Amino acid sequence: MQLDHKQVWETIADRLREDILDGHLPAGTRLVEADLASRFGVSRGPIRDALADLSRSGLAVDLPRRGTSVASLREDDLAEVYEVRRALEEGAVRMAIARATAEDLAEMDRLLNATEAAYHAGPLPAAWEADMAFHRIYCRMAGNGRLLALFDNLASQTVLLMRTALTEHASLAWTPPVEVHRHIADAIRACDVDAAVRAVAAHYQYTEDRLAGTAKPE
Amino acid sequence: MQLDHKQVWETIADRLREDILDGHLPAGTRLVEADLASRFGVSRGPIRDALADLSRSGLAVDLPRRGTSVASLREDDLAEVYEVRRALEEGAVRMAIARATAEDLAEMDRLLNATEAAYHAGPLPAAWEADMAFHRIYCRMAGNGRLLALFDNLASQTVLLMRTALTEHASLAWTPPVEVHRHIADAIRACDVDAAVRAVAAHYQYTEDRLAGTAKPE
DNA sequence: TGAATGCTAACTGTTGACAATTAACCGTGT
DNA sequence: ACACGGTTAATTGTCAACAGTTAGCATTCA
Repeated sequence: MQLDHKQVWETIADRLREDILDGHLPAGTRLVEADLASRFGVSRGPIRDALADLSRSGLAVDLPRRGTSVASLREDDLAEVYEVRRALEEGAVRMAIARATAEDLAEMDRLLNATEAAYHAGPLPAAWEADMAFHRIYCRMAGNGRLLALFDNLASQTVLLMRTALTEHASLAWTPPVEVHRHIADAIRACDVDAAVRAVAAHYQYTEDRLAGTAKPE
Repeated sequence: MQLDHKQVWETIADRLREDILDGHLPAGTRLVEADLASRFGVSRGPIRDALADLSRSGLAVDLPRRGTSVASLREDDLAEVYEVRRALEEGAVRMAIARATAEDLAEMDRLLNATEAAYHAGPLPAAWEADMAFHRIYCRMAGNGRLLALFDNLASQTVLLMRTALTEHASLAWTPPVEVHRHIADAIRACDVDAAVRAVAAHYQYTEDRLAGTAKPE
């Protein structure tokens, strides 16, 4: 059965990814191959491929002989993800400054405004999406495909983590100060590498502090 | 057939990875599922899983309906890998300084000496292995599993790239100056974050220059 | 002679079935 | 009442076969 022209398992993986990030499949949900096979009207083969892809993306965990479930990540996972993202994005802004075009900068400004508007309007999950789009733009501007792919993986994990954490301790329902994003954008626009790196570091320093603050009174 | 206790596809993936990095399977070699299945005495299922893993690691490319082959990466791929490694390792040294134990530092010194000895003795592929082990130690010291996994991927790709590039233009058969590694180790030992970051940056700046220099007269 | 077209072989994508293992449940004994 | 052993159900790992597609080759026509 051809759901599309792309690979069947790819279509299924996209659907599942969407369901996970939407919160439709909560963390810990078991992903039973046979069930998914009948749900999507295909055999278990493509399902296995899709689940393997999700596991590699960090959105699912695959215990041998015990099946795969939606990843249920904890505070230390979130800390790990943020640490890697900080390192990656500090490099990304450096590269972005060297390679950005005028169209890139315009797109960045658009996404910056969209992010601020989304945080102002709520609800949170939608704001996160805009937030990620802003972070993504300068990773794309870096002109490095591998870096962008890694960012996308980490961004997915971030959204999943935030969502599951939000349902457990509502104290994570905070909105970052709008300045941090604007500082990054300003520095990139000014081609000031040091300031851009500092802005990214400050962003993650703030996030880390906030995370440490909410993790304690759990 | 149980080759080991771990998953069958995992064993096969390890074997193939080894063969690729050893140069036993040169870049561009087609990895035909049926052939590998008969070679390893298993069915095509586990082979598919192993090949998917290699593709995910960047050691193979998988064109839909056209099969998978050993990745044949070019200079721009090497540049991409180095850019991401620089970003990752700049973060890694920062984290490593904050978390290193005495045993870690001793191990780092041991690997530093081993690397210098290996470059002094040649041959190159063996030296690369020692080189990677040195870079790996401070990524491990960073205490971030995700970062370490990403480094391992990039390190594999680096070795594959160097090896294939070496067979094509022998001008890549250069050995980095020993100081760059020692500068990194010294800065980490001194808990000097700025110096460590600068040392990593200098290392990759040198590599990049050397790469640009050899790529031109191709 | 050159290009286009139809055939053929090889390979992957997908499927359904079988084997192996895990986890849960029930019963028994102490 | 609790711990332990055996049995069963559920689920994954593996396999062999079928179907569909791609690439290469020969053939044909201009």
